[in-house]
Amino acid sequence: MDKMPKGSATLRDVATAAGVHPGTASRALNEETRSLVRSETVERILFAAEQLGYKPNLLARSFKTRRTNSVGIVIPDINNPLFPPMVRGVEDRLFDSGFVTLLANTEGDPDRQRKIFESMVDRRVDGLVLATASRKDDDLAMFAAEGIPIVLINRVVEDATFSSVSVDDVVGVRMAVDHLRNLGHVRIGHVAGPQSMSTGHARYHGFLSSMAASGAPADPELVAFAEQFSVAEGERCATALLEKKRRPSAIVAGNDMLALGAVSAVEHAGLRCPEDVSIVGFNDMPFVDRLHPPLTTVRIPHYSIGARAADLLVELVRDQRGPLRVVVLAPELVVRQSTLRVPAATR
Amino acid sequence: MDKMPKGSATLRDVATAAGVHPGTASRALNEETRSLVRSETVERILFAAEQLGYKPNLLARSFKTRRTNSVGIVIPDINNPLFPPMVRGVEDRLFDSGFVTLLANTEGDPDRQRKIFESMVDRRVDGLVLATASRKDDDLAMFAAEGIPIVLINRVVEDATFSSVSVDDVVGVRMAVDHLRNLGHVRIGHVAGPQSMSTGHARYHGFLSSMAASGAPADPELVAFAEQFSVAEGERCATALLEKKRRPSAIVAGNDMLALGAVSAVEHAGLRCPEDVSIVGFNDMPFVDRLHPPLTTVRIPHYSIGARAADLLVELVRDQRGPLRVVVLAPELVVRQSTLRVPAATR
DNA sequence: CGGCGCCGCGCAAACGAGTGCACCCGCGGC
DNA sequence: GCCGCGGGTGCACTCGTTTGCGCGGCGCCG
Repeated sequence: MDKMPKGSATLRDVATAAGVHPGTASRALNEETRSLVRSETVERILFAAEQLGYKPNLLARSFKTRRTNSVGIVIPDINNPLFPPMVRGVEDRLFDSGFVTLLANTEGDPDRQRKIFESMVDRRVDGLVLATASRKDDDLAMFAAEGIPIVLINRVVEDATFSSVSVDDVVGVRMAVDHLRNLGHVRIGHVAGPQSMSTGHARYHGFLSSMAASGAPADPELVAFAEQFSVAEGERCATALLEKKRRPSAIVAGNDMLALGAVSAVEHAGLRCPEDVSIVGFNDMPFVDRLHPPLTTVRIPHYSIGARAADLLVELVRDQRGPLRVVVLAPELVVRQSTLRVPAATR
Repeated sequence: MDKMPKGSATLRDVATAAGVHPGTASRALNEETRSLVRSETVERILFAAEQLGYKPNLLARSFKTRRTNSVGIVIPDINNPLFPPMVRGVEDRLFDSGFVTLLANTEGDPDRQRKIFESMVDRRVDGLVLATASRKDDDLAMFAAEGIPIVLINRVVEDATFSSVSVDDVVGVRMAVDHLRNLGHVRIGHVAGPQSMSTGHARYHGFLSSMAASGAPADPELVAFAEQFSVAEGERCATALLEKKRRPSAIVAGNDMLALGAVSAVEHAGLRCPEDVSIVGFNDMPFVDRLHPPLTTVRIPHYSIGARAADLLVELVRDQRGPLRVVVLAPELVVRQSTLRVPAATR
């Protein structure tokens, strides 16, 4: 009875099989328009569809409806352990909502980012999750112009003109410096992340204000600026700090990558972490608890960030023109073994 | 002069602007058919296209040509540090070839995997890169049936019925056991990965044969089988091994995750790695060099695996019915600090 | 000088689904 | 008994691009 479906059954096929017009079949198969068709015929059509193993051609549908049920997620580099959990969060949620996820890495290259953006809009993604925003990002205007829903994660833009989900960077670093203060540290250094990104910027200023608020203000000598969030840059900056005449007894790093570079730096300087210098990171990337030494750091809810972002995004694509929403999640200090009370002798 | 493009200029628009028929414009714009139209008119059309900022509607094109220039990459879990570099490899190459990458995580759940597969074929991806194959995987038949090009990475299926790129698991473990032998170890245990996967299977048998070939065959007491490649399972299996009356002085783990679990196990047993028991992993995941202790492991070229897979795949989608190709890359032992010569006393 | 071939291009038919509009029929109200 | 109304379907067009086909014109060769 079954006839061999070449390719697969088309809407017209089920229509003729059910003895109705393709238009009617379309309505019957589509949830929202199903009420327009007599329930009896609906059943006949559904049966025929089932029988023929009808699968709607998503390309044709997307072409007609201009909705692809796909969203892009663009990040700097999936190799950065910070991102996999976030990606996972958005992918999980999005898939459950019937969306498919296009992944792209910018590698921090503006040209490549632009090409990625173009590729995404050309493919008519329904929305985007971006983890690559600069504090001022002109390319984002492209999407605004196209009317494509966006939600930023982790980093945000300066003028809150897009929905976003991130964590409170300044309370995060405050927790870090307070922790260090409580351990008796006074000369606290900072290897700051790139100031072109909101994370690097906010954490730097958070460091400054926390220091000022907790006794002795920061020594300008003791902050170095990394060009990027990499361990190489972290090492470079940290060695610079350690070479000062009066080196810091503790360093708060702009993120975990920089922190890793910092511990390398103290080792290469013939010192030990944490005995000689304490280090605290930011992000609590996977596996930093197993590093040597296990890293004290401020934890951010990676997965939740992704998941919340996905939720916001589906909301945005469903009822277009939704309000712009910015959610800020709370960080949490997790103390491990890279920080130590400063010995009474050296105090 | 410019007229405001609502949405964007269509092919018809540039055709009328250039005073030609849409069909002609199509040919002129398309690289391969361009030779069919007089170069003079080509130029006119190109100019008009440029002028109007014409961007072809990829949805319409895909709908017509049945090619989406998209490929799916499905992996167990992007959180496993093994995969980001591979994903990166395929994404890089694919993007350069004009493809976009759909990412999906199966989480090892067959139901979810099936849904992902369906989603992918429904979206008419041009090809797939799969890192989730079981040794016998029936779901893969779905793609074979649909005629969708596939290349397997890392894991392969038993009957080499798909193109794949992987590493030589048995020479990998042989390097591991030879290394251990050279350090004087004789009681060498193995926490084996899941036997349903080619990696777990091949490494286990590689362990057996290498042991036999290098002196004393493996003691069946000293191998435990993990249900999955996780640190929890690694810890469970390793503690089981350590509880034997005559515990092993070294353990080769099915992969780095299991190895991490194993070092936890020796620590929880009140022993030390590597002083009391040496451990060697497999994969050389990112950051295992910074772990405590830095892990001796056999390195596989993650990025290259992804990149080669991508190359194979574009080759497959370009000239359909290409030959099935299986490439096997060479592993490499990297010795760090989780392995140590067994002290003469205990030898 | 006539016919054949080829080049360049227009024409129109797809691809598969969604959707405004019109039509038909049955029923209820006046 | 007639008119109106509305639920249920059919009809045809649309989305934007690709592509087979055919036609007109020009050049070349016989």
